Amino acid sequence: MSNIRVRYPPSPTGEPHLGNIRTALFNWLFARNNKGKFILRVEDTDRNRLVQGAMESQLEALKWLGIEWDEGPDIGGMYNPYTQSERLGIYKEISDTLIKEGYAYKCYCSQERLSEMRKEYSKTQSVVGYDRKCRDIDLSKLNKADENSLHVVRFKTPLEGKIIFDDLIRGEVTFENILLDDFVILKSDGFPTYHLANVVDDYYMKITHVMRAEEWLSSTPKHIHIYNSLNWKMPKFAHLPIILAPDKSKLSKRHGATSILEYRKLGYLPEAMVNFLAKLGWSLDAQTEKIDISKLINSFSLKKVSKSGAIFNIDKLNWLNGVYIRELSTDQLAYRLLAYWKLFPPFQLPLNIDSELLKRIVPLISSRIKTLNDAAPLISYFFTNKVKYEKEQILQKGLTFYDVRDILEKLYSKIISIDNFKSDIIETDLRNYVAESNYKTGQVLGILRVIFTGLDVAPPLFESMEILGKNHCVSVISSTISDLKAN
RNA sequence: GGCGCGUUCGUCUAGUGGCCUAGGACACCGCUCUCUCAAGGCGGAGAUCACGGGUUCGAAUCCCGUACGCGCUACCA
Repeated sequence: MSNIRVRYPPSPTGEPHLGNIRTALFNWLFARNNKGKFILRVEDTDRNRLVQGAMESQLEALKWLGIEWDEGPDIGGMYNPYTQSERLGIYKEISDTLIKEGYAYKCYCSQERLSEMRKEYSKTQSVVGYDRKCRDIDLSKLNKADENSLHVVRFKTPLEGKIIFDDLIRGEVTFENILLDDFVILKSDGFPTYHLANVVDDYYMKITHVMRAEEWLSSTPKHIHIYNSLNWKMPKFAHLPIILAPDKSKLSKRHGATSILEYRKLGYLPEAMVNFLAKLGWSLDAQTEKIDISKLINSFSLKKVSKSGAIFNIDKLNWLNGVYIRELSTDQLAYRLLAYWKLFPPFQLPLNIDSELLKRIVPLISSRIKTLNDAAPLISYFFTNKVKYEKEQILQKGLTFYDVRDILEKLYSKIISIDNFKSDIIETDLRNYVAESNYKTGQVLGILRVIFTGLDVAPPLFESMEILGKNHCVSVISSTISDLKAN
């Protein structure tokens, strides 16, 4: 057991975004690879954006993927509590210390003044930060009431010098202090901002590596200033590349599904999802595409994380998911489908599917589906007595309705005489018929495909017939003949 | 606008000075298999390594500049 400790701090402000979950995955893989700890922390300091049930979704997403945490809000740990809104006292205390030591100050400027100031600045200046009006207020000249009137606490950023730090992925990064704002660390409602809270918690929770999305790179010097002013040892930083939409902008709702839970609903396998996400911004070597979780854990390394953003390629996900589906055994796939349908019942199928019947069907579709969601429309014909299709669908190329009737009538007696209704026997008999007739294989089998399945593109015919059973096949043929006669 | 980060086939990537006339995968195209569709097998097309300068006997790989993209610039995270 090493003392490496990393964390994933979701905000309960919405659905678990693909990018965030990828960050969680990398942290988790890093922890497991190093025999360290993976900590879950709730960053609920923005009271305006809280969403009911959001945290449950976040936890569910991690559980679905098999990313389990060692310490967290629900299971506790050595550094309780793991929810920031329950740690307000700690932030207040640190904030007070910072003020007392001269590293921070109370700011009484109104929101209105701030936005007015920004508007003016943006016209004339390149730096659009706070103008530091309250930075040098002499608190001893204020009476107690005035001192405690509505205010925020701002960090007193040094006016000169620079911050240089070593990012584990990007190398040395430099920021000039003068370009940094006197940022807010404690809001007027008493809640900390991310900048304060994440530093304080990471310190107290003994986090050794902060791995987060690239968008945090620019605020890292702020965090470093807080560490320095408190004389705290800093964690190491690693800023991960961002997941992009096909148009290279940040992946958002208008590009389709962004919540990982939507992908569960779309029928993706968790292990395929993990594999895919891991390969988005990280690679093992020149040729490995499919990597299972244990291999992922054993081989994960920050050195192999790429620097540039990666576009989310749904085609590749579909392919990978297909690979994982094909590698499942019949029993496993049947079980997965049943579990999936229980969660998201498909309209094409009855509520209670017989698992033994399903196990006979699964081999016919496993190589034909990319997602679990693809299965239902492909096999609904096994669960209905009368299949629906357009009359023209049975008209195979080069045939008239008269031909179709002729074929079906001959097939009727052929099929009714098959005693052992097994696919290979059915196949032999039907092929014999085709060979004796003037029709083509595709024409004859095409007709049967449509009347049995209602589909132009369907699972294999002979195997389907065997499962449907002789009685069913015979009755469908005879009723089709009647229909043809009636018209 | 300022600051920061990035830039290898359409996409994900391999690549850390000579093995690169740049490898793999998805997607695409062709052939094969074949009862449809997949899956599988075989093959193809596709990147002058963003651009321009250096350094070097030699650069996708090192340095500088430019362009473009993205991020940050909130009492959001």
